[in-house]
Amino acid sequence: MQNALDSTDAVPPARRSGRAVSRQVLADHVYTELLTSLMDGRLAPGSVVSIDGTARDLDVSPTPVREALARLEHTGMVRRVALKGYRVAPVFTQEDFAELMEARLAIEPVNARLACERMDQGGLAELKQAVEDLKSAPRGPAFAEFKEYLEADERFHQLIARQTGNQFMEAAYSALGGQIQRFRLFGGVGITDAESAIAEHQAVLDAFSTGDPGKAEAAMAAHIQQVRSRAIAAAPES
Amino acid sequence: MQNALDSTDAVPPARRSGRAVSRQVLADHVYTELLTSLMDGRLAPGSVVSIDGTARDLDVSPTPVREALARLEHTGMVRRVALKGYRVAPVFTQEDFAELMEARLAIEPVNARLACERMDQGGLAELKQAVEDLKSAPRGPAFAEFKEYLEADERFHQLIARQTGNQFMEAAYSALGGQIQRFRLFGGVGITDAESAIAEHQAVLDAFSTGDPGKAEAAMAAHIQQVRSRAIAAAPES
DNA sequence: GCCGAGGCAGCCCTATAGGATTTACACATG
DNA sequence: CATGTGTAAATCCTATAGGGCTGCCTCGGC
Repeated sequence: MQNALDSTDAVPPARRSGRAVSRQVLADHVYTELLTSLMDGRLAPGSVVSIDGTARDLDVSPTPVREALARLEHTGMVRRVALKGYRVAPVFTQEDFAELMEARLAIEPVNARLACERMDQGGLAELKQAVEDLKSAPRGPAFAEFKEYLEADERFHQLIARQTGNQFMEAAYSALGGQIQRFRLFGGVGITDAESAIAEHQAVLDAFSTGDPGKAEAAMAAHIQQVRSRAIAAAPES
Repeated sequence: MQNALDSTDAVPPARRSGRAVSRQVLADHVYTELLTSLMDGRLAPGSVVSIDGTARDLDVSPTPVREALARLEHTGMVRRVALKGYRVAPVFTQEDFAELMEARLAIEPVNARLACERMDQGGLAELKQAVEDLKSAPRGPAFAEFKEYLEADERFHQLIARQTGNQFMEAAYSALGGQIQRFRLFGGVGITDAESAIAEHQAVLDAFSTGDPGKAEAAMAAHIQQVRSRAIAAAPES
């Protein structure tokens, strides 16, 4: 059931008549379309992603869809079974969550330290903006009401990864980032912890402002550990 | 120039007559074929990987090749320019090397600690075997003579990543592993440091044998730092 | 001898067709 | 009523065709 993809009037001008205005290939468009659908929650975990089906929904041929799904598989967002097709990765178990947090604890504090060492004024301003967006974002119960909140949260961590100036650390975080976002959506706990989370992000930002890499590393580690504690405390079932 | 792919009598039986014996799809076969070609050095950095060309060489249609390359792109082994095609990622610069080592120092010692905590007897035996293979592998000047050496080296680190029991840490290392292997091949320094490297691997193994996670972590960190030092010392040009 | 235009081959990209396989459902039988 | 079987639809997988673009080579003109 992923018919919600806006297939009816997104790209139709041109393309039929030979040349699309977009300089990017169709597979890229399909990729981002599928990615946002995954992040939005329109594609629930465990549901199948039919190649022909999405091709029809997006009004393209199966070939670009196949290429986009091949890339998505490598991110862990979808799983493929040979001759059976693709399906969205299953829901997070408690073990998965524990492993994810362990990995975040290994990577993100290091990112914070490196980023703090090399951060420039522009980067700091972007980080500050992300925290401001986090504070001002609406936090209602419906998805549309906390979408911006999640987006700002993700952007904050992603900015730090980018500011490391290390392409491999950034890639390592990106591989996790999608899973983190997926957990934020389907982890069970909503955003009941906004107050604490905002305070922790502010603390990380303050640590960056001091320019002390050690403080930044410690603040990030504390943040992640507290996220873990809260999620475990609010665990819906065993 | 990747005609060295053994296209002439690798898969030809069956397939033309409907059903291949291999239960895996053609794209998987193309993927592993390209991967080994990249690791072997048959595909030099910077060279183009034509979709139609490899399709002809492997005697398949371009569609599976396209799917395999899409996956490969996400590993950083090949780069894609829209409407221009794929080419093998360029050679390592000194900056790339520094970043790679920084990332390894962030990830692999943690892997060693986690693996040491959870390692069982079977895992330890596999690790021991890898070190033995490293010692007994031939170390001649030609590629075929130190292929096994590189393979054992890579296997050692990969085993530790797997023994963490953490799918995300394993994925994070895998993303790096390919680049590490690529560097071993094209980094400029051959395997002139085999004596020291073997001793360090043995030290890591000994640390694992004691069962002390802290020692394992320290031994791994020391190993990577020394690899970095040796590579910098033997840097061919600025 | 030098330079620019035209043609040609190769490539990427997407669409479409067809074979093979799995799955679901209806139906008959013990 | 339960179970096995056969058919049909859906799906995946691969191959082939054609459009559009880029780069190179050749050839004619200056």
